[in-house]
Amino acid sequence: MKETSTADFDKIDLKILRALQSDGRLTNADLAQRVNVSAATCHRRTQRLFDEGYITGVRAEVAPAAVGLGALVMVGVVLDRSTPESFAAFEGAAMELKEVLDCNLVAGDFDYLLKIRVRDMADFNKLHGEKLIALPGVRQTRTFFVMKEVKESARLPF
Amino acid sequence: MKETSTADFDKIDLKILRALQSDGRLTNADLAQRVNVSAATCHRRTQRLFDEGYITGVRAEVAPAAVGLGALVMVGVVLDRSTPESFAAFEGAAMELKEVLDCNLVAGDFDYLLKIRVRDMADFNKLHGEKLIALPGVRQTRTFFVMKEVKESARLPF
DNA sequence: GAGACAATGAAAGAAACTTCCACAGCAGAT
DNA sequence: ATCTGCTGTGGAAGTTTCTTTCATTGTCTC
Repeated sequence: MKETSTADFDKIDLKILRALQSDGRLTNADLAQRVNVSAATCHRRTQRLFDEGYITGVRAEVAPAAVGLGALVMVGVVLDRSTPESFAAFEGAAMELKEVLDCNLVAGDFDYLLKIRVRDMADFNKLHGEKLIALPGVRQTRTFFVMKEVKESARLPF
Repeated sequence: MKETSTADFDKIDLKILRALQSDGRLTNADLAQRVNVSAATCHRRTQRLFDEGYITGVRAEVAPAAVGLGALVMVGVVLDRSTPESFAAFEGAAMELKEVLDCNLVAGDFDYLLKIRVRDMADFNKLHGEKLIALPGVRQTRTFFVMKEVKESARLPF
């Protein structure tokens, strides 16, 4: 199981992955043409990429501001204790918070780094005071308000 | 221009946005059924959401490990000077680095927070030594290796 | 070469897309 | 109250696309 190295994709598979990463709603016919292969083959290839889990999903990206989520905030979290139970409890609770878009266990000055979307600063203050610092085992948080989203969710560079 | 508040969506629009956020490849027919509206209406609504920019794109999510990008790293960056030129130069250069998936200007201990994907630690070391610290105006960087991706790119909570 | 195997493209019935059209609901003016 | 314009709706129909089947091609091994 070589998880960290490229799976056995040929040039066609890679082209399909790249094309669908750019436009997930490409029709099979268009995709086939772009990849220089018949529709039938393209269909089979694409199906395989989905079935075998190389494509984990296709999502429409909704403009955050349009749905009242204009504010992006990063939060570093330090826990009280570094026990497996402590980590598990925090992770479980963080999973439940819908405002938490990403949650990563990291090595460095923090235990976790969270990416959070809310309507505005007032909303974040409320979330911070009522929910974040109340998450299990939280000793300290450090907030980084995002003032400008320079680059956001770029495509995977492969 | 009320950028931070919810645009004028009715319940149907919101349902469409949510459905496509979960599965961007839903056929118009399925979407129409799920939203309880005729195919024609659903098609028109969806088209509008794309045309008016409320859906900024539809992307297939490719399993990072499958394409040799198993390592995720967050990097905090502090610049030498806080001049507009300095920021612009850094942002321009960061945009060019394909390994940099996200780049955000933040308020707090750092000037920028970067999200980076590479094959492994060795790859990151190379990137860090050859490219990151060479970005224009960088005084200091702080690296956070992600040891566990607890939650990744969750859907927008609206 | 011969045989086994995997992958391919053409074809065709089924499904979906996308446009056109007539109609319903609603607001404002008369 | 009625008219009028406007917006949004669903049915229908022609066109496109999907998805399966099948015969064929190319490759590898012996």
